[in-house]
Amino acid sequence: MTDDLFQMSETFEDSLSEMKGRMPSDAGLLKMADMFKILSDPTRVRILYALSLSQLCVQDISELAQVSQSAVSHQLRILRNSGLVNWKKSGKQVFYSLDSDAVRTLIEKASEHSLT
Amino acid sequence: MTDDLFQMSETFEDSLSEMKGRMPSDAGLLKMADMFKILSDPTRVRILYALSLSQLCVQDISELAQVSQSAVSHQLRILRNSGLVNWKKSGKQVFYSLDSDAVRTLIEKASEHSLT
DNA sequence: TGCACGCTTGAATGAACGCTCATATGAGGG
DNA sequence: CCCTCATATGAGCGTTCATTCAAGCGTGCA
Repeated sequence: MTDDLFQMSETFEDSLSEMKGRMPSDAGLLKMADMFKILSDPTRVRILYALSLSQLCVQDISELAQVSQSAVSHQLRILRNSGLVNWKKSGKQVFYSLDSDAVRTLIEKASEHSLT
Repeated sequence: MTDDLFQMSETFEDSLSEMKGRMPSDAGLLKMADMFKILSDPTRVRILYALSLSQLCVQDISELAQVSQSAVSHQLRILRNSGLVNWKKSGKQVFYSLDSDAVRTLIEKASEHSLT
């Protein structure tokens, strides 16, 4: 805002600094953005969607998501590190599952919102 | 799945192809991922958050979001193209606002989920 | 013990992205 | 008209990121 308008300038400047105080912290913003970044890749969304249907081993995920097994593994590492999926070894296979119903709900909400 | 286990193989293969049918379309997945991609950048989230507080001109957004005016303008173009914000010219200034309450709700939901 | 299978991991590659800097557009005031 | 202010836009640049390819590792079976 320019400073050539006194009466308005004050009002707006005040509400601006007020808003500044209401802006979320950088840490919070980063966390939020990172959350969304995880969901911003079609492959990862495919994987999560598949896992929302059932617990699956890596090969099955690979087939359902139509991505090479290696690529799936890379993405699964990201999902693992972000805490969105759990995994357990069973012999030679590793079974992945969604970590919580919260994620499932999030995906559903997302599809509701973006698929309309 | 390997083909050395007959009775299980059938069951799993069947549910796999069943799941394949339940996987969302590529177009839908892309749309969903793109939606999230927009929210995956801290600067854009800052901008959207600022706009959730009030309608704002570019300079104010720049100050609230702590980003250069040019960077803000670039990001606003993306937000404009994605239909998340509206804008109207008023003299030399351009005022931006959130397109709908849906976005506002989405941001709130996101922060709820990721800030805990 | 050796080999096949399922999965992971690291390096390399190409694409996408966000920022900056410089320039352009356009409206208003002197 | 010219100059300034508010914003937009384009090129260039460094970074991030997803995929592929090749190699590594652990498990189970012959």
